Amino acid sequence: MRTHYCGQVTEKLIGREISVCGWVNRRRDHGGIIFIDLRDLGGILQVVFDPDTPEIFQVAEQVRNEYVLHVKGQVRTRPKGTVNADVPTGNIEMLAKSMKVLNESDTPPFQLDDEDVHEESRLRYRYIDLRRPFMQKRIQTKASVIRALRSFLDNHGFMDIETPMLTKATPEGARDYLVPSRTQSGSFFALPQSPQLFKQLLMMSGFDRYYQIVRCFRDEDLRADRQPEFTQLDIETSFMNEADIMSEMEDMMCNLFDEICNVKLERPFPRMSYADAMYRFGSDKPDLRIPLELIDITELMKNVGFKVFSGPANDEASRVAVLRLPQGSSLTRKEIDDCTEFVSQYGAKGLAYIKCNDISNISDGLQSPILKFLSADVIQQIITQSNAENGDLLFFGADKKEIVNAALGALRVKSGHDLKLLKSGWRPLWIVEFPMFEWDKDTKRWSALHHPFTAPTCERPQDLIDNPDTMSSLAYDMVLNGMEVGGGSVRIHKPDMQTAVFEVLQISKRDAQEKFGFLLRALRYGAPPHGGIAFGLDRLVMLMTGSPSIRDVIPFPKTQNATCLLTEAPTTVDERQLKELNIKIRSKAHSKPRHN
RNA sequence: GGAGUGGUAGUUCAGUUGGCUAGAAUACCGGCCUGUCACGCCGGGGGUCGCGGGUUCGAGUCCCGUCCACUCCGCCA
Repeated sequence: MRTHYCGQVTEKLIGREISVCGWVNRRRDHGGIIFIDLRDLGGILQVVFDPDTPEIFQVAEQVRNEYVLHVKGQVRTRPKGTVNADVPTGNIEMLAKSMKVLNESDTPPFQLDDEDVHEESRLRYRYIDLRRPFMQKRIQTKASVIRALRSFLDNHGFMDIETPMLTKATPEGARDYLVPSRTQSGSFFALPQSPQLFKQLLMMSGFDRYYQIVRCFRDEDLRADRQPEFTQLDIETSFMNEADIMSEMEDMMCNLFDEICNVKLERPFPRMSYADAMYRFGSDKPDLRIPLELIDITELMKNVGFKVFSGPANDEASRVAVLRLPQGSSLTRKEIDDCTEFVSQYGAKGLAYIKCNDISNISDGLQSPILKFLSADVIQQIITQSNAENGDLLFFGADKKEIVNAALGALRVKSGHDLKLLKSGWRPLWIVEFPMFEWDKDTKRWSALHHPFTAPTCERPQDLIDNPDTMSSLAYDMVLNGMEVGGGSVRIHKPDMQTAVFEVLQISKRDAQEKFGFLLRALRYGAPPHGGIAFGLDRLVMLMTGSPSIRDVIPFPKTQNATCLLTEAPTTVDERQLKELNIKIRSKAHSKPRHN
């Protein structure tokens, strides 16, 4: 006899005396019998109380929603003739012999089987939200994912090594979460944005295969897939080139998906250059499940009289592209207007379109406000190049490349979903050949596309300094179903190259020494060639569980304002604490946080 | 910093061009019922319509401000 049961409720239990702890799902009293569904781990067990046993019955009668119970009794099948054949559930039940109410409960703030509860209630009462089976499952899956990843990496010679949480503020990258130092008055630690430099130092220390499942912090604005603190699977290796690393990581991902989702990912994952991805999909994280591509018609538009197209077509920094929506001509005027508004948030000034009713008849078979600006020959070319068929809709983007890519790239994803064109399944790929730098218009400087420790494809530091605009890096991103799940690179392992990168980034020698002196020094002591990658674990689990938001795979997440509704953090602190830290707060900022 | 959506019983929502004594479902409380499984039937309690101002004879509804949540842009090396 088991004294305590917390496993799956199955037929194997029939005839056994068991003891169960759990929450009551709902009271169902019916005359002298009281029915209770115990939401036990792994299943629902219906408990029946025998009215002939008055003392249990009395306790059972007091039971209300969400009481915590401890019940002992015998598992049995329901007596014959009482099971409604139309109802598939509940063919196992437990006859309670004794019952103890472990704790009473207030009426819960929302019903646990309600699917559409406002996020606000869910976050404020997170401990109750987490009781719900679908949330239990997501958290459980996360644990399984971590277990599988650890097991793979342990078996492949990787070592789990910790790195500090209190570390040095970095001048570039995301905003830091700062922690004041008490002993060094006026100085601050930063919480790590990633253990990047420490894992590189570990390579120099001779731990040639490192991993860590580690919390990272970035004080930037939130999104559905972005939290200020998140968990990263951080990996670094020595003596492996980018192909080796990508191959090993593919191996790990295949293993993971096989184990957790019972899915065999196709290997090798396709590789696509950054330039290619932007050109064909307008995005560096294309969702390959969507069978739509941007068609570039920049060349075709160079000599047309229509300035809206010919202008960008003759500008190096611009492009003209078409997005073809199969059977999209059924879109109403309003739906097209909605699309125009949609792309406007990416900076597109308009969204030209052609409805292809009958492509064999250029003069009458097409419908568009821009036809009058284009010659029949050009229109025919557009139809041909975009492979348009009758019933299709063509959307046009003509602007700076960033705008066309962002607008049509996003429209591609939106339309793919709206028109239900998504193919099911998992479509991983690698994006490679990233540019080393991008030009920051605001600061009028080069900035690192990946990070300043990424190795360029050139050998000589001078080549980097001479060609920052065309230099590409040894960086790679793993993209899965339109989401960047991981990114990494081969790192710089020579001090002169690292110094050259700082030079391009216009980080002065003094600043470089002050901020990264420890790295530059370490690189002088025989740093091995090394490289690695980091995966956003929460995002990965979000994908694997089909969760609509990263919050759903983080037990206690922050709101969009980066606060915690449950604990009401952050809060002000005692004057005494501030004094110890030698910190003065301006009175305006010191006001209490507001709550409704 | 910017754009959008939402905020009305515990919860999810409805509430017309301003006429409301603010409804429904569910939850909750009481009663009835010995096989329910979204049990059923009868009855009951429950609202500062996010908050503050304004317009109006009259505001859940219109206007201004503000707070909160969510989505997106910027940002996230």
